[in-house]
Amino acid sequence: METKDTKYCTCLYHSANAFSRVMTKMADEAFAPTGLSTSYAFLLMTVNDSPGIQPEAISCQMQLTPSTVTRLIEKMEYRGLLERKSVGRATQVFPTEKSEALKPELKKAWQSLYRRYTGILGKETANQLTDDIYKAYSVIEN
Amino acid sequence: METKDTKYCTCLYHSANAFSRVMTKMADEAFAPTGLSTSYAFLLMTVNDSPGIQPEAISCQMQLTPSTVTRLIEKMEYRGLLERKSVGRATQVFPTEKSEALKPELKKAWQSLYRRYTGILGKETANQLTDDIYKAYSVIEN
DNA sequence: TAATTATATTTGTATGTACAAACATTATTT
DNA sequence: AAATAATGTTTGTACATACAAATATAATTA
Repeated sequence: METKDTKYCTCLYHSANAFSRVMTKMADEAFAPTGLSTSYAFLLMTVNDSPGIQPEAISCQMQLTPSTVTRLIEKMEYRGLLERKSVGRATQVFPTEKSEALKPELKKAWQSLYRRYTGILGKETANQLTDDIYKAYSVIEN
Repeated sequence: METKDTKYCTCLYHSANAFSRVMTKMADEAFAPTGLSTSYAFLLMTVNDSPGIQPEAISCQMQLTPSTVTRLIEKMEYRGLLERKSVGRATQVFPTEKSEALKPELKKAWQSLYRRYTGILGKETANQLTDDIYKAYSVIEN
């Protein structure tokens, strides 16, 4: 059964949220084989890519607030996938071996996510949309 | 200070989520004068528009799961803005006078939200983006 | 050098959302 | 009519995220 258009479909807030929920679901499915939900997967990829990176920088890259990043890191530390080292007021975050071992799987999952939505929307459309959305995000954020 | 592009900005999942967060923030600001956060404001508008509407239908219009809708209604009932009437296995949701009195303010807030984002993005761009996003949502959802 | 301000991080608490299971009622089949 | 399936709603529980306040350290100014 098709979803019918709602009267809210002309509201950017509404479209944006509905879309983000559906994308999150798709992403979580794509990352499921890694045993991680999407946010954690991205966190791990971020840290794997720059071992020793600080929460502040993670927060920028992932566009999440510092407190959220702390919370994400905590959980990964608990699961033995990340480690924190305190250096003065700063904190450095490192991948564990366990998490390094996950690297290829994470990459595959991310690719499968990409394939999945480009498969549905078309590569052209999907990339254009990604770009448009990100541009709008940047304009509003600044 | 400008937000720098992140390496994740080419990922639709990431763009969609970052954008939805920033739109939610904007919307919450726009609806703040009503004393409600955006979801509750939309719930109220939905019920004000069709008194006696059932959670199932609300769930369709708002594109939220039934359980989420129940949770939202509960809170509004608690705050004296909605009432539930059980009719067999169904439930009918009604606005209270208090919530009817809010109607004009809700409308104004919604308009101010629209003005705000079209003011930033341009009317043309904003409407186009809304449409594109909603289309993508529909295609994926079905 | 002491006092103040700035920066990085974490904690307390709250919110919006969802899934899966439970419950209740109505509809359909046998 | 009894058994089964379908539908609508609510509950238990969990998750991602954020804000504001607290903490800790570093940098700047007096």
